[in-house]
Formats: sequence, structure tokens, C-alpha cells
Amino acid sequence: MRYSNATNYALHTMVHLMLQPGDSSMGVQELAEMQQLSPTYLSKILTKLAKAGLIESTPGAKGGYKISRKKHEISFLDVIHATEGDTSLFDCSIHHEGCLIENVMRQAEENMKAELKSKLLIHIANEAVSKQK
Amino acid sequence: MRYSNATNYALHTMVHLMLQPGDSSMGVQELAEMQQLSPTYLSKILTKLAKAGLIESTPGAKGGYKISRKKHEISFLDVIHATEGDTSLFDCSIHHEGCLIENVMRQAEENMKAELKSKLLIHIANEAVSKQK
DNA sequence: TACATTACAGACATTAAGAGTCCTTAATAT
DNA sequence: ATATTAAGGACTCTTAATGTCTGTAATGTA
Repeated sequence: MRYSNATNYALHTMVHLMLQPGDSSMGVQELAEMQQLSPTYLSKILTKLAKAGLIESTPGAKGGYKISRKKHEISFLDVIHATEGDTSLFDCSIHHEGCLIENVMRQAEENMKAELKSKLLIHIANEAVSKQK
Repeated sequence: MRYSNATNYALHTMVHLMLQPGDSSMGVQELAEMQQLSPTYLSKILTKLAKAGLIESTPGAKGGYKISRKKHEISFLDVIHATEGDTSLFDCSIHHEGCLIENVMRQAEENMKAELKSKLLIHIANEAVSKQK
């Protein structure tokens, strides 16, 4: 029971893009090198992030990816949602509705998601910068 | 990304055992029927619960399983721990230590686990009884 | 216009984990 | 002694994650 590697890559990639100066974009090639993984694979992840509206892509020469304009609103939960889809940690396959056990599990998950929604990636990016100095 | 079916079965089984009157024990056969799954498979799950000290097993004729004496202390987290093992939802495979992203994820997970530790199965069992009336 | 660059999409292969079965062994009551 | 029941190991099957490969479309540059 673990979040996928894709989610980890996605979170790190988002921070990289946030640290990019101005609105310059980065290509998959560059982003893949930074994280030591294949460009084709990272491409899949980036496409998901783009479809979720978290980043913007421009094809063609001198193209690439850059962070979306709502930079300061993007949360951990947004990224997780983009890569993992809208799934629940727990599904009671036995009862069809009103399972008491499921209720408890769902509530706990909701609270965790609420916390991850309140954590913004921009904070991580800023923290990374000050750490570097 | 989902908790395993085994965890779901385990939680339900624990409640069934708690609803058992006195300290009478139930066999796998009986427990399996109640949840429409194969005895051999449920047996694996029960063994995990026994090893975790959540239930007690007695082999041989007239044997079976019964809830452990610390009935009122058993939490959701205890059961999850027994079936899922001591795993984390998130591991940053890139950085070896001090990953800012991992820190946030881990914190959120810890809070969720704390909540699941505060939720006791006995409450669910009691609630199930009063609902039945 | 031609060409190089880059994102996008689909099909495919590989791996890992979950889910479940089968068979044997050990323990216990009658 | 025998029937009953839990425990354990080896095994299969299915599903999802993880990636790769190939081709196509879009864009800038010369």
C-alpha cells in the first residue's frame, strides 16, 4: 500500500518547474536528467499534470513545460489527484452502503486529504531555495 | 492505491468476533461463510491477526479463534498494521534523507494513523448492535 | 518550404504485488 | 485411534505499476 513512484516524480517535477525563473519552460529531456529517469516515462506523467491544468505544455521546437499561472494555489493534493486519479484508500466491497467500518476509514482519509490540500508546493519551493543559501 | 481486501476482511472479522458472546470461539468455516469467502484464504488473514496478538487461536477439534482479552483497546490501526505490515504511504526513492516533500507526506500520514489509532473496533461492534435493534 | 525539435498517443513488454488455491503437517478433543 | 481444526509452504492467477518503443502532430528556424 503505497503511493506510486509516478506521484513522487510528479511532486518533484512540479517543484523543479516552480524554481524555474520567469515563465521559461523546460523540456522533458532536461527534467528527466535531473531525476535520473527516462524521458519517455516522465513524459507520461507530465501529460497527466498538463491535463489536470497544473502545468502548460507547448509542442514543437523550443517547446516544453512550464508551471501554470495559478502557481501559488497548487497543493500536494492537486498533484496526487492528477497522478493517482480520484481513488479512495478504502472500499468495503462487502456492504453496498452504510458500512460502519468504511465510514471510519473514509473519514480518516478525508482528514488526511484536507491536510494535503492545505500544503502548497510553493512553500516547498521557497524552503528549498532558502536551504540552498 | 488502496488498502488490500485482506484489511477489509480482517476488520469485519474482528467485529464478528467481538460480537461473539462470552469467550466462545469461532472456526474459520463459520467466519468464512459469513463473508462469502474461502476458508483457506481467510485462514491466512486470521493467522496474521493472531500473530499480532489481536486474536487467540486454539488448534485441534473444537478449536477456533476468539478475540484477545484486550478487547476494548483494539484500534483500527492495530488491525491495519497486522495485515498491511509496517509500511509508509510514501517513500521518496530519490533523496536519501531530509526530503522536504517526503516530510509533508509523512506528517499527513502520521495524523491519519493517529486518528485510526483513536478509533476502537469495540465502538463499531456496539454501534452495530444498537442498529440491529 | 524543408528540417530539426519537441510534445502527444497508442501499443506493447516487464515486473511486482495482491488474491486466492492446494496440500501437508501439527495440535487437540472425544 | 480418529475426526477436527489451525498453521505453513508452495504454487497459480490476476491486476496494476512501471516502463519502452514507435509513430504522429505541432512549432520554430533557416
